[in-house]
This record gives sequence, C-alpha cells and structure tokens, in this order.
Amino acid sequence: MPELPDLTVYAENLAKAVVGKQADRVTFHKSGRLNVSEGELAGALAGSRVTAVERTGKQVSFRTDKGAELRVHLMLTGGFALTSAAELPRLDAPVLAITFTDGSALAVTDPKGWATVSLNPAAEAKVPDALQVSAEYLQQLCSKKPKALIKALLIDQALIGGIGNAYVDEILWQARISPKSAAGKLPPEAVASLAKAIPAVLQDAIGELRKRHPDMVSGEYREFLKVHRPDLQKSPTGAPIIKENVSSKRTYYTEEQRLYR
Amino acid sequence: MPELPDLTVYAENLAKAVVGKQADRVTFHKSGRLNVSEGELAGALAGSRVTAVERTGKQVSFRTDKGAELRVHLMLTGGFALTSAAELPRLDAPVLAITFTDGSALAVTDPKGWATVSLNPAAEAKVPDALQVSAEYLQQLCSKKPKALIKALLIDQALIGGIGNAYVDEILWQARISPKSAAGKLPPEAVASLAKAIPAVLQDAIGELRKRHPDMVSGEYREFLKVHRPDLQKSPTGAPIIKENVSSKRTYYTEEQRLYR
DNA sequence: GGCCCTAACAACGA
DNA sequence: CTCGTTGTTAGGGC
Repeated sequence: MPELPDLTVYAENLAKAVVGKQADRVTFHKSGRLNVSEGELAGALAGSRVTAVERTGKQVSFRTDKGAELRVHLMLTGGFALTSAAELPRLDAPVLAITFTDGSALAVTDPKGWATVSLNPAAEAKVPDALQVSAEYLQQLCSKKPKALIKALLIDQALIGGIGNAYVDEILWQARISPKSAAGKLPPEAVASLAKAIPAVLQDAIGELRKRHPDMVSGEYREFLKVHRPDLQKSPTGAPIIKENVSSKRTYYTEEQRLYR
Repeated sequence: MPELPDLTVYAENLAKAVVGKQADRVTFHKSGRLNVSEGELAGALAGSRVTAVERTGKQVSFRTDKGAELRVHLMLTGGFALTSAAELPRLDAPVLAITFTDGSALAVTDPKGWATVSLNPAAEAKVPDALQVSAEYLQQLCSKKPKALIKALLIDQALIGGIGNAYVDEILWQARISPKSAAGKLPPEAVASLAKAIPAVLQDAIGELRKRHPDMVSGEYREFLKVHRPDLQKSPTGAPIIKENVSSKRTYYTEEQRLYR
C-alpha cells in the first residue's frame, strides 16, 4: 500500500529510531524473499551500526558503517515495526528482525510474505524519483510512449520512481487530466501542469502525514486524499467521482479532468 | 488472397503444366524476397526437370530431379502465370520466371512484391495440414490456448496449415460456432463439429473451384462462399450477416453461430 | 495496493 | 487477403 509520501515519512522516522544503533542479531523468516542466504545477511549486518535510512522510489534502504546496504520493498501488505527484542516474538507475520545492542528492535512484517529484502543489490539503471521529475523529462516520456495511457505511464516504476495507484489519481485530478488520456496527446501545457502537480501533491501529502501521524513506520493513511477514496462521492469542487478500472487498476476520477486522445 | 482450396487447385494445374519439363533460364526480380542469391537459385534449377508440384499449408513447392525444392508463398497479392518465354517480358509485376526447354514458361507475379521464394528451405516443425486435423488435435489446441478466440486459433499457421481469413468464417458458420468464442470454452461436441466442418468446407470449395475454374493458377474465386462475402446480406438459412472486426480481421458471421465464453 | 511473467491483442511495415 | 516484429494490455501467481 505505501507509496512515496508514506515511505518518505517511514524513512524519516526509522532514521530517528535506529541511526547510530549497533545491530546484534538478524533473523529472516522464510516466508519472505531474500536475495542472499540468511547466514550471509546476518554476517553482513551483525555488529555494524546503522548510518542512514533513505527512501529510493518505493524502497527503503538502510546503510551501515561497514558499507552494507539493506533494501526493503514492502509490496502490497508489508510494514515496519519498531519494538524491543523482548516483544519480537509477539509480532505478527515477521519477515525480517534486527535486534540492537540497546535492546530495541526493528522488524519488517508482511502477512502475504511478498515483501522483498535485498543485501547490496546490484546497481540498477537509475530512475528519476517522482520528486525530481522535470517537465522536460515528462515530455520525453510522453513522446516516447505516445499510446500509453497517462495513468499507466506515471505509475511505471521503470520510468518514474515512487508513484503508485492511489497518488497517481490525486496527481491527475490536481492537473485536471483524465487518467485515460493518451500520453502522446497531452499538449505542452498539460505536461507542464502535470510536472507541477506531481511534487505538489506528494509534498503536500508528506506534510499531512508528518503532522497527522508523526511516528508512522507502517500502515496507510489516506483520509486527506481528494478523489482516490472509496467513501467519497464528490471531488472538493463538487464533481461526482467516477470509479472505474483503467489499465486493470481501480481508478477514481471526475469529469473535471480533460481527456486528451 | 489464396487459401488452401485455391492453392490446392493451383498446384494441381501447375503440376499438369510443368511436371516433366526441363528448366532453361531462371530469373528473379529484386522486387521479391528470396532466401538465397539469384545465382544460387539459377544454378540449382537450370537444366533440371520438375518432378512434382505440391501444396504445403499456404505454400506451393516445386521439386526437381536433382533434389531441389523451390517453395513459394504468394502472400496477399501474388499469383502464378503459365505463359511462354516470348511472352514473359509482357508480364506485369514479375518476381520469378522460369523458362523451359520447350519454350513454355512459369512465373510468379506480385504487385506488392511480398511473395517469398525459398530454395531448399530448412525443415520446419511440421504443422498439421487443415485437411488432416483430427478432433483430438483440435481439442488439444483448444485446451492449450483456452483464452484465444477460436477464429484466431484456426488461422494461426503455426498450429494448423492452410486456413485463412475467408475460409475460417465459412468453417465457423458451417459449425455454427461464433468466431468470438474462447477456444477453451468449446464443449467436446462443438470441437467435434468444428473438426468435421474444416475438411468438409475446404473439400467442397476445392470441388467448386475444379468445376468452375478448371485451369486456375492465380486469382481468387469466392462467388460460392456462404457468409464471407461483401455482397451478401443473409446466410443461406436467412440470418443477417454481421460484418465486424475480430482479432483485427474483417469477419462475417451470423447470430446462428453460438458464442461460447 | 505491487511487481513479474506470460499470453493475447493491436499497429505498422514489407 | 499474409506474415513478421514490436509495443501495449490483461490475467494469475507470489
């Protein structure tokens, strides 16, 4: 569930909680997915100190003073948990658990077990983060995939990092562009308003989350979204919200959003 | 345009005309597509006698007493021509021309130049010919590609050889099965009636062509088709003919044909 | 709500 | 009316 704003706040809060701490024991539960053996993972982390926690696209990375990087993708149902070594056994659906020498603990949980954990992942082609995309880059993407629906293009993690199915609807509503528009048909003005809406919507959400849920490291909070919400009937400007599948994804939008095609 | 029935009669008539003759000069016009050099082609054929002409799927093969095989695919607009060496220069859109020692000549023509000519083509995975498909084989195909539309499955040359866009509509009407049925949803009875309709429709067409156009080696004759015809309004049993694209192909069918899905 | 793999489908060119 | 190749989409599994 979590998208860029949630993950950004998770990373901030995780950093406050664990940077500087020294890892003690590392355990991985076979329910999850790991790119190395459990022994290799424990060997690379045990005894080292966390130096940073950062978000990259939809993943959260932990770095250590021994140069290791641990990357976590929560997928649909994963979450973090800050607890103590003593309480770890009570945790539901644990995937990864790290205890620190001060007795505190960090865990990744996931009822579905789809979360992925990677130790020192191979460097990938760097995809621009959603908070960094320029109008020029967006224009390039639209020209390169002219027939793709704009919604499908924006949530493609190979093109832009961090936008998921919920916030893309917010962004498109903010820019007043229909999710079913063909990317290649967007005029420059529409691309420009989209380029503006992306960071605006995401930064606003980050602000809301920091204020409303200052300690969050898991879960979704969407009560301030403007259109992507099952309980809403109308957009803030009074237009009825249409609920429909677009590119096989549940989509909320209104007739206020212009369809280019 | 030609499909299995046309090509079958072409091959019969070509066999009557050229088997036993000795090739003299072989010329290939660069407009067409050839799997070897023109010199290689001429070298392999000149001086040898034609021993057989056969249809394989939608292709026509010529065999020689020196063990060569020449395979021709006419694509959309190609055709054969039986003429004389003297008349060859008057031929429109020639692709391949072979003169024989008795002064007669055989040519492949194609205004679009898409026809393909292959000398000793690499042996391919043998695909069952449409005249040979059993109900069991058809059932296997339907089970293996359950989501494919039945029309798309039947004209896939990698699965069954010889059925094209015109005769598939005739076959499906004969079997009273909608072209938009999902292959995997056909009950055994429908598969059985389809297995019966395929050779029935094709053999009937071969008979019609032999009778109506006893010397044909090119062109299309479709005046006896029952549904795949732009000029028809109703099927033989009086149902209005629906004209619609199915899997991006022009399709003629009626409500008499049951939709399984 | 996420991502990957595969199959089916549409568009274009030869 | 043909057959490729390519890009986009839809579905199921993890």
